[in-house]
Amino acid sequence: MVAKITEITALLKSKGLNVTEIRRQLVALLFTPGSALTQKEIEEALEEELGSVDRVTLYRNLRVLLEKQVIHQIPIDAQTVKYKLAGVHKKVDHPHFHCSHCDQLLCMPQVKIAENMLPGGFVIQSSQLIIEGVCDHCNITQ
Amino acid sequence: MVAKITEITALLKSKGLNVTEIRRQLVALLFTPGSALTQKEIEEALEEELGSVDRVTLYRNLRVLLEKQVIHQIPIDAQTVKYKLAGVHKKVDHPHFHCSHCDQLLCMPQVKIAENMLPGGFVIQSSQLIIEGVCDHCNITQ
DNA sequence: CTATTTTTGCAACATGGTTGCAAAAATCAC
DNA sequence: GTGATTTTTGCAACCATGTTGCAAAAATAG
Ligand SMILES: [Mn+2]
Ligand SMILES: [Mn+2]
Ligand SMILES: [Zn+2]
Ligand SMILES: [Zn+2]
Repeated sequence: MVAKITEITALLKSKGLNVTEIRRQLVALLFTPGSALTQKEIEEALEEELGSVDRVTLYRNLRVLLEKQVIHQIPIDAQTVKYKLAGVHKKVDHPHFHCSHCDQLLCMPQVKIAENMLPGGFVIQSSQLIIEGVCDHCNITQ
Repeated sequence: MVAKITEITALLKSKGLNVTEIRRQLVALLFTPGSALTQKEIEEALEEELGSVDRVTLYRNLRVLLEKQVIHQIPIDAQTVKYKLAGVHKKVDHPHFHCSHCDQLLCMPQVKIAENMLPGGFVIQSSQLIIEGVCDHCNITQ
């Protein structure tokens, strides 16, 4: 975990963001591949690290990290939005796989939708695909 | 619009739901193919029809209609959920096309995702795909 | 029409989004 | 480093929406 501090600081600075404790911790939380958290989960995790977190400060930091595209927002279902560190993907929007067993959220840029099945006259601008299922790791262990 | 009353009443009764004014109006609102509304849009539309709508009553009716699967909920993006009359689709979850020009939301059960591109070991349970773009009608008229 | 069941409307409380503002922290210029 | 400047934080406050309980009103069954 210690080694990541440099990486996180570099990431923040590369986006022109000042480095503050909450930003460091927030990004650190999401740094693990597959990690994606709801705002409440973030809040609870930060409480443990920092004692207490002001929800407005968290809210504003989530927004600034979204703007700078350090993180992205993924609507898992109608009542759940998860935040995830934005990887270096070619396309802004790409499919995600959500494991219903371990709650990991993985980027699946390789999964394509069959756009050719769209009726004539329809033009696609972007798309958003969430695949719900069981990940490879959970399939083995469980 | 008049002809629909019988249809709507029948739909509600077929689900074992009593027919009340707000339910009739609510379903009527969503009856047009392609129509999908946010809770606020529903509230505003019902205000016009009924003068005023109690938000708790609307909330509870949305829930009961969801439970009975008369309507379904579609997360368009991280901050928008739309309600749409549940059509008679084979699969519970199927892709939807959202027109960014006219705001119509169309069911696209024929669009498939290339599940074979999932890495080995991953098992799919369900999926949720929103395609954002311009619909055939808007492409011609615009 | 009357009795029973369901639904509505309203008060009340919870949670999350959002803004303004002054204090605190971070960064910049010497 | 010190002090000035800019950014960020913490807090109060307000609003929208989710959620429940409860009595009045409406719908349904007989
Ligand atoms: Mn991703
Ligand atoms: Mn549909
Ligand atoms: Zn898993
Ligand atoms: Zn359109």
